[in-house]
Parts: sequence; structure tokens; C-alpha cells
Amino acid sequence: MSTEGLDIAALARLAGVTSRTLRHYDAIGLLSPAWTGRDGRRHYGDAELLRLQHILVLRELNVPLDTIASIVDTDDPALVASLMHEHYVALLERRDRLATLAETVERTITRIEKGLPMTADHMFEGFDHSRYEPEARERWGDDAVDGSNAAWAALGAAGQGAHLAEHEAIASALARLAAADADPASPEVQALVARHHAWVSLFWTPDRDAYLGLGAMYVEDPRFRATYDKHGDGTAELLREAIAVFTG
Amino acid sequence: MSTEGLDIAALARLAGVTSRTLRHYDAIGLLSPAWTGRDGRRHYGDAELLRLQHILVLRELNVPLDTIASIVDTDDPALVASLMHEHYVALLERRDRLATLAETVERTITRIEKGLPMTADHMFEGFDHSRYEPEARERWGDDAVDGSNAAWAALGAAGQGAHLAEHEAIASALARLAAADADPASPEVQALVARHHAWVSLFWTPDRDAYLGLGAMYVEDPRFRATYDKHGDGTAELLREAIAVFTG
DNA sequence: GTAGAAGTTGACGCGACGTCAATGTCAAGC
DNA sequence: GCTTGACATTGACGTCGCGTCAACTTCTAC
Repeated sequence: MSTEGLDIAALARLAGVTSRTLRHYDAIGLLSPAWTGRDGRRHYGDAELLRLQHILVLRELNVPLDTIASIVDTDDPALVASLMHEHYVALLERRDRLATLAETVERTITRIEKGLPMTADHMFEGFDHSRYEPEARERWGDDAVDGSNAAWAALGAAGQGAHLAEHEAIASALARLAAADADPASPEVQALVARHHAWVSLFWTPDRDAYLGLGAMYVEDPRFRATYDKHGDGTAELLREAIAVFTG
Repeated sequence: MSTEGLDIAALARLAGVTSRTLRHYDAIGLLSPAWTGRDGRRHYGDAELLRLQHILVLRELNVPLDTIASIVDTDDPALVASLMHEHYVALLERRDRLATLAETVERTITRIEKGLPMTADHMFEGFDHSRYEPEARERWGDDAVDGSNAAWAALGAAGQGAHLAEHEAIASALARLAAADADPASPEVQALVARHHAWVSLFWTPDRDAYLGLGAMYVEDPRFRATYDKHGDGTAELLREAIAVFTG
């Protein structure tokens, strides 16, 4: 009778977490099950699996869960891409720090095995880089050192609302023009594309191709398509065409 | 009047931690200040700086603080080397995991920028490796997956005490023989070396050269030399010579 | 019908500090 | 000498991401 869904234990095994973690994510509203049997048991679908993987990637980067929530909840791909990029950079830095640390530890081990005493200077080597880091950490708090996150946080709740509102405004204006079968090259539509580009640029400065790709994604990816088409059918497509004209 | 000592803020800046962290380490007995002014202010010397760096290296490896305490408190280099090696391996694994994760994130970003939708399979790629990992984590608890740590923990408090007592026994017996100017090649001394080797091997299986190096270090490194010579002068040297004969 | 395995919801525990409050002490300037 | 401001001290409670009971329900298998 189970219509191909994962129960909590199956998902836990698949993703490499404990069931307790999944219940916790449900409790804090980070990941709710697709449906719950009338016996109370949680069942998850493919979408939840995908979302969980997204969550786990971010968690691996030491992103706090509430920040993760705001990231995976945003349906703006530009913002997501920008945040992902920041985390990507943070991740590379962390990897490099671990690498130099590993070297230091390795040297320490061989010194021990060869019976050489450890000196202060060589034990600090891996840390030289981290000396100037703490101030930044104390100012912004660990991994919020990420640029985009900081920018987003700096907006404050009000600013964040305004940003999202601007997006809504653009989308609904576009939807009205789409309903009227407007020409993507028309000045009204192009004005909206300009606003859209400015809006995107707050966090991300896409080059021509990337912006084109973003337009394509608005149509191809159902998640993002829905974001625009909820204002009216054909909105995503109009935006894509308009972006194509805009990027010329 | 300050005889070249760091106050808490200076040490914090130097090491890249907060003063609260230092106070915490003092509270749990992990790192006490070199001296406290009669006004109650903490002052740290070079030795504390060194110890703090040692602590921070281990902390970077997600070693719990109480384990760190037992590591930095132990004056047995073989045990230290063994533990360090385990952490080194853990560190490399972590670095590699981060590397594959970075690749996955990078691919995800380019897919977004090119407007390709994200599919389940490619988002999981970085995680394939981690699929079989969770069971181990659930069994042993995250980074306690380290072999030596697990072995040490498995001994329990009593076992740990016995281990340390055995070391004391060996050292004091050696000291008595050293005082009597015993021959390193004599059967009494060699029997003690055998015990010492067995003792070391509980956590670490050194090859011939490593064990030789260990002997050398007992003499060369003042910290470890003191560990043996506190039972009587010449103990460390006798042990080194005896190891040389033993490894023959 | 009964056992056993696995799910559920509280609720508390923990590790490594952050953070706040109340207070004390120092160096500098008036 | 007195104030002022910066920084120190010791409690004590808060936080985050779960782990870990406890008490109970429910499904499956025999």
C-alpha cells in the first residue's frame, strides 16, 4: 500500500543521518515529511530527499540550520547561486587550511618518530594564516564571514522584505504584460528586465551568459518556473525572451 | 612591572580565540594561567602559549576538550605520536570529503548558471562516499572513530590508570638499575625494555627505526627526559641504550 | 493473541562556549 | 584626590544540534 515513499529509517540510512535528526528537522520546520500516515508515521518522497541533500551540503559547511532554512527556502536561483558560490569559496578555504594543518601534523609526527624535539616555531606554521582571521570571526561570527550572507543579513528584516517585495512587483508587472501578449523587445518589458537585472545584481553580478542561463533556467526548472508563473502563465517565458533581447 | 607576560586579551588576540574561551579553558583545567595577579587577573607565559597552540591544533580536528586534555597532559611521546597519527588520518579524510563536496557544489553552480535544472543523481555524487559512513558514526560516535582514542577510552578509567601505573613501574625499575650502573644489554634491563615495548605497543606499533627514534627522543627532548629522570638520573639514557640493544 | 521491532511525542542532557549582570581594578586626565 | 572609561573578574543562564532516555502506540509475524 506504500506508494513508493521512504519511511524515516530508510531516508536516514540513505542520507547518512539518524532518524532523530530527521525528527529534529521536522520539529524546527526545516524538512517536513511528504505525508504522515494516520498512525503518525513520517513518509518522505523524492523532493524531500533532494531537499535533505541540499541541507546536508550546507550543514557540511557549518552553516547554522536557520540560515540553511532561509537558503533552501528561497526560490530565487540567482540568490541561491550567489550563496552557493560564497559557500564554495569558504569550502575551498577550509580545505586548504586542513591541508596545511595536515602537513604540520605530519611533520610533527615524523619529528616525534625521529626523536627530534618539537619547537615552537614549526608547530605554529599551520596557524600563521589563521592569525589575522579571528577579528573577522569575532566581528561577524564564524562562517557568516561569507559575503553574500553578510550582505543579506546587513539588509535587516525590513530590507530583506523590500528585496523580496521588489521581486514580487517585477514578476506581477511582467505577468500583466505577458497576459497582454507583450513583445519581449518592447520598452515596457525591457524596463522590467532592467529592474530584474538590478535586482539580481544586488547579490550577484552575472556576466552575459550567466544571465542568459538564468533566464533559461526560469523556464526549464519547474521550481523556478512556478515562482514566476504563479503570477500568470507565460511569465517565465516572457522573462526568458526579454532577457535574450536585453543581453542582445 | 609586568615581567614579560601576556594578559588574557593579548593571548586571545595572538591565538585567535576569545578571552571567554581562555577563561573557559581555565575553568575546566585545560589551560591555567602561568600566574594570577593579586587582583585576580590572569597572566600567561610562553609555555602556556605553546600549550594553547597544541590545544588549538587538536580542537581543529574536532577532538573533544577532555580528550585534548588527556592528550596534552600525557608525557608519553609514543602515545602522543599514535594519537596524532590517528588524527592526521582523520584530517586527510575530512580534507578529501571537503574536496569532493567542493566539486559537487561547483558543478551545481555551473548548472545553475547555465540554466540546467538540478537532478537528484548529480547532487548526490559528493555523498556517495559518505553513505556507508553513518553506521560507523552511530556505533562509535563521530571523530571518536579514531582507533587510538577508542582503545584508550575502551580501557576505562581503571585501565587507563593501570596503563600509567605500568609505565611508572617500568621507569622506577629502570631507575634503580641505572643507579646501579647496569649494563644496557643485561637481561634485567632487556626484560624491562621488552615490557616497555609491550607497553608502547598497546597504542602504537613502532617499527625498528621509530622505536629507536623514540629512545633518542627520551634523551633529547627535555620534557620526556624529565619524565624518566625524575625516577633517577641517567634513566632516560639507560633506556635509550637499552632500546638500541633491543632493536639490535 | 502475543511478542518483538520500530515508530511516536515529550523532556532532559551535553559540549563549547556566547552573553548578560553585577562588581572590581587599573591608567589617564582633571 | 576624584572621576571616567576601558577592561578584568565571577556567577549564571542561553544557544545549537542533536543524543538519549522514558512512556506509549502501532505494525508485522508467528
